[in-house]
Amino acid sequence: MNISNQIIGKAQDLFFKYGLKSITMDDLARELGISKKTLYASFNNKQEIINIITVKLIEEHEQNCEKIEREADDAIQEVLIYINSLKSIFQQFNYKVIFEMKRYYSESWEIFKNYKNEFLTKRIKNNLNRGIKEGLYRNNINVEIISKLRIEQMQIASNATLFPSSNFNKKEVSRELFLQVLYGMSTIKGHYLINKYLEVNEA
Amino acid sequence: MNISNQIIGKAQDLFFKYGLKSITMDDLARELGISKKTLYASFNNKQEIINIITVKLIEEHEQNCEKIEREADDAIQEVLIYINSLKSIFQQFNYKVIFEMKRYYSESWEIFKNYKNEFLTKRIKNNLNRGIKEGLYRNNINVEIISKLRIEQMQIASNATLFPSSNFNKKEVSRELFLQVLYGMSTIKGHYLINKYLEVNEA
DNA sequence: AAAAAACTTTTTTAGTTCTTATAGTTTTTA
DNA sequence: TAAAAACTATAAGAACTAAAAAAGTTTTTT
Repeated sequence: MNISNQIIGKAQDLFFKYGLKSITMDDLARELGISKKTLYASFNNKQEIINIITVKLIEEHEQNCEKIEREADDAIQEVLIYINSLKSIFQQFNYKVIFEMKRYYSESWEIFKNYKNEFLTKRIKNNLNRGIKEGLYRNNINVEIISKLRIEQMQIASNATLFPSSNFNKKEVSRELFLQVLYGMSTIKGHYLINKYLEVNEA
Repeated sequence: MNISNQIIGKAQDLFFKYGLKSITMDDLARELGISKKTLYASFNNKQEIINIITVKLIEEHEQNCEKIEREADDAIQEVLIYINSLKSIFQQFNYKVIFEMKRYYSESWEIFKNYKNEFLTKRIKNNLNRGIKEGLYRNNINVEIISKLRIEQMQIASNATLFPSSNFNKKEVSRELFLQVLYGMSTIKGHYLINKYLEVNEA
């Protein structure tokens, strides 16, 4: 593995664990056992490293979504598989990282925001329209509103004010919210299908 | 009508229309056609006025909720009636007012936050448990998580970044989100009932 | 050739002062 | 007697400064 990839990998680990600001370029070099000189031979600056990680995660997420879309039998299964694959960027991009990115690394934030607004929204709308066509989602839902809700919902689980990690398990909250939104979009036919997939038996 | 009530009424109008900071005590006196001396004869300070309005709205909202709870035949009808009565505090307490309250009038903010955390949460949990008991809400929902979602959902509609008033009608967004969450909590039996109340016909 | 260390520059933060707006009080006027 | 006007005190915000930290560069050492 080449040096650039090693740096990116280690940086990603550290940034997610401790935040973007807390990890200095000195820290990063020390952790890698290399000098700052070598670090700066590969990358022009810290912002560039953060940009690259952002793009890398987005691309991974994008490919993951496309794969799931292709393999799922229907819109509901698509969402259910996605929930289970949830080591997603939204899990990793926790509130602290998002906050610091917004404030100090606006280039990366723009990349991320752009992704959310364009690709992700497109992906979600795709799923909504697929579900409506399949008769699994209510045909009277307002796609513009519900797609925004779905994007928002993904981040609510990471909101530590609302769901402090002392009282809530993030993975569980995330799953609960996903299912709640999924049921909310569904027709009765869709509702039956979710129950079948989840092996839930309503009295 | 006595002078104090007149002042509170006018203040409420102006604060909701223009924000808490924008309306000065001079503005308020001028609008009322009274002097500041008279104004300060009734109230000690601006904070007090804002506190009183906050408490007043909360009490009105509280009574409204209790009335609906009593009159509704079931948990779902309770929510549907509530949606229709939605000239609620959450509609009026828009983001700007909330923001200013948090920042400049922390006393009122504490009152409001306290209300949200205690009374409103209790009310929502009541409805959740009622619905579960009636077999209308899924019995596998996590009440702690979903009650927080319901409180959050009420404010999302007022989020101008997410739903700019240029593109979205606040009342419509609010209604859409409420219904989405209601469907999401419901069992198939509940789902049928919502459709009956709303006269929706799923193909 | 690359790590380590030393260095310079830039950015961030914390603390200070200055200004302005307005809350709240007092005086004047009708 | 209460409105209008004039006044004072206060608190938020802007602008500035100093200190600290960290980014980024260069030099020294192994």
